[in-house]
Parts: sequence; C-alpha cells; structure tokens
Amino acid sequence: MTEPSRKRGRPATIDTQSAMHAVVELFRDKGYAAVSLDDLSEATGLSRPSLYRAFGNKLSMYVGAMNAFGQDAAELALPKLEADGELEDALTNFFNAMLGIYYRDSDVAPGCLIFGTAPSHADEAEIKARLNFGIEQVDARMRQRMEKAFPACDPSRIETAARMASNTLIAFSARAKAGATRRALSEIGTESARTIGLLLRAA
Amino acid sequence: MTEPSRKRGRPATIDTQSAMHAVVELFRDKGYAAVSLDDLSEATGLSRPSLYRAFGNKLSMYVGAMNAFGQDAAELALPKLEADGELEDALTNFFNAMLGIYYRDSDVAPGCLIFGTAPSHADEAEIKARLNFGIEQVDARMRQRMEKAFPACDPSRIETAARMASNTLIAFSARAKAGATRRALSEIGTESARTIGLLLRAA
DNA sequence: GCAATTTCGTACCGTTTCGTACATATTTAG
DNA sequence: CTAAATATGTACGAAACGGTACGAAATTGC
Repeated sequence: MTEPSRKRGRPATIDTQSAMHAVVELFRDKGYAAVSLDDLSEATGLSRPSLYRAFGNKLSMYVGAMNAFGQDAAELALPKLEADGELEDALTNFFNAMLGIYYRDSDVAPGCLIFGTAPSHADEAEIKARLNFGIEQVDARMRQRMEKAFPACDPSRIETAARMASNTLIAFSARAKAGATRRALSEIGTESARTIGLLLRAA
Repeated sequence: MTEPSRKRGRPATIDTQSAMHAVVELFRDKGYAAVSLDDLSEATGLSRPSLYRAFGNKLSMYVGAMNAFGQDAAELALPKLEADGELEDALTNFFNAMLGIYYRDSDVAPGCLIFGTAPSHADEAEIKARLNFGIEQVDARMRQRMEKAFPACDPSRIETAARMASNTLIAFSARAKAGATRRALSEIGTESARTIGLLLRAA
C-alpha cells in the first residue's frame, strides 16, 4: 500500500493516526460547529496548515472523523454481536461494548460521534449521508444477526426487532450525554435484549 | 398576568411569541453553534439588540427554545399518550403525533430540537441539564401510562418498557434527520408499540 | 556541494462572530 | 408643551473565524 521507496524531500514527522484520534475526541465532545481549527490544532499538536494537508478542510475532517469512529466501533463491538450463542447474549455484549466506547471515564460520556453529534449538522449533505449510512449499517447488522438466530422467523418481525435494537443504541448516545450512568444504560441494554428476544420467539 | 395598566414609555411592537417560534425552527435546523445571532435576527425580523432584550444571550435563547419546543410538544402529543383505551393504541398515536412535529413537510425533517441537537452541545451545563430533564419527563410519562394500563405489573418490567418507548422516540429524531420517511418511522412506531405491549402482557 | 523535492509553521487576509454604547423614536404624566 | 420613561435600530469594537501565501527546514539525487 505505502511506497516503501525513499521519497525525495523532507521526511514527514506527523502521526496522522493519533492526530485523527484527537480530532475524533474533540468533535465527539463539542460537535462540529463549536470546534474551531485552532482547537483542533491545539488538540492534535499540528499547525493549522498541517491539518489541511493531512485531512482537508473542516468539513472533510469531520466526515473523516465519522469514518474513523465508525470503523473503530465496528472493529471493537461487531464481533460481540456476531458471536455464536444466544441472540440475547450477543445483543447484551454488543450494547456493553458500545457503552465502553460511549463512556470515557465512568462519569464523563462523550457518547457517539455519529448518532450524538451528526444530527445537529445534517443540513450539510455530506454529514447527513454519512449519518444515514451509519444507521443503515447498524440496522443491517442487526437484521443479519437475527436472521441467523431465527431463520424461520417472519422477515417483517425481524425488521421490527432490528430497528428496535438500533433504536436502543441510538438512544444510548443521547442518554449518555444527558448524564445517565453507564451502569444504568447497561441495565437497559440487557433488558431490551431480553425483550427483543421475547418478540422473536413469540408465536 | 400582564399588567393591564398603560405603561409609561414607547409601547412594545415586537411579537416575542412568533419570534421564539422562528428561533426554535432555526436551532432545530442547524443546531446551536452553527446559528449566528445575525441568522436569528434575519429569521425573526428583530434586530440583534432586540433579541438580547427579549431573550438574553445566545445560550439562554437556545435554552428558551428548548423550553418552548418541549411545551409545544407536550401540549400536542401528551394527550394522545394519556388517552384512555389500549396502551398500544395510545403509544402509536403518541408516536405519530410526535412525528407530526419532527417532520415539517413530508420530506424535510428538522427532527427534535431537544433529542436531535442538544446532545451535540451538552458540554454546556445548562443544555445538558435541560436535555436530561426532557428525557426524564418522557420516561416518567411513559411509566405513568403503563402503570395505569397494567397496575399489577412488575415495576421493573414497566421500567424497562418505559425506557424502550422513550428510546423509540429519541431515535426517531436521528432517523428523521438522516432522511427516513415519515411513513417508515410511523411503521416502526406502531410495531414498537405492539412489541412493548407484548412485553407488558407476558407472563 | 548544489539543485530538486517535499514537509512544515509563521504570518497574514478578509469575513464573521458576539456583544453593547448610544442616538432616536414613541408613548404617558403633568 | 415639556419632561420622564420605555422601546428600538444603527453603528461600532474587539476578538475569533476559516483558509492560504510564502519562506524556512530537511531530506535525496547527482
């Protein structure tokens, strides 16, 4: 992927990956519009022109942050959802893994960059599209996991169950930002998983 | 309430109520930080100093908008929830009434001012507190309605059901902003209401 | 060593931001 | 008619904003 051959000019000294993590954290805390390029510059340690060279303008930085956050979350939490075993356990473990991302310390909860901050800025077409993609992804993964657990189940019932599971995750971000404790949300997640199982097992 | 006696100076000519509605709509579309006082001035027709005299600074304007939006929503939709009859029907009608607020035209959906935009700006303590109040209010109303429908039900089960119903409403705002059609969300609302009924009726 | 090439930050630009001082307009009290 | 009181917008200020031109720094090729 990367050219291993020595390049001609001054070697790059910037760690774009750790810089992007700082960008994600800042946008997650304060949303898109409230974050200035000076804020980002200070948080990443990069000068403002360096930020432009690495990530483009502010909008593309935010969209890049959505992608980075989404990928990290998928890598960390999706395996829990897709694991074998009872659906209820998989859902519970998935919710708890996502809560591990939504909460930084036990108290401070920056929540979800995508579900928490993007809706405020969805008048930007690019942000709206990426938000929609994120929701569709979660819906689709939920549906797949439920089809796997209940292959004979009515598809429309699976559709409902998948949407309810996604709604749980989406609402967690708002609840976390509002001050709910991680323990409280974990409880809701477990009980919601149980209820969704009830729906899918019902005659 | 209002002093009927003539006041001494120049009479006020500003319609603060319709101005506040314009403020709500603007914040709903673009969030808190992305809206400038000039934007608000143009949308309301009031000069910037008039905005200050009427509503205080930008932060208190936003919190005032949250209050106005919350009150309007409560007046319009809560009666549907609290109506007699089957719980499932009450929930369905409540969700549909809220969708009537979340959607402006059939396509354009500004969503919920509180659940949609406040999480982005919850680093402001005042906004976070008002957001938490909104969530708690919905949780509490849901709980009350469910206790009324199933007085003998296990309280912890009612708690779960109430939280799930609130989660549905919270997630609707994000889904609406992401581009979901009103019809699609109405469907999800109806099916979620049915599922929550199933949970509460289960042995 | 010297030119070519790439990386990086200082310094700047024009615009927009929030907030307010102050002059003006419009009313009532006497 | 005059003075006091209240309402309102013009005009201003200091700061912050996103974005970039440009020169300095650091490397390779020859």
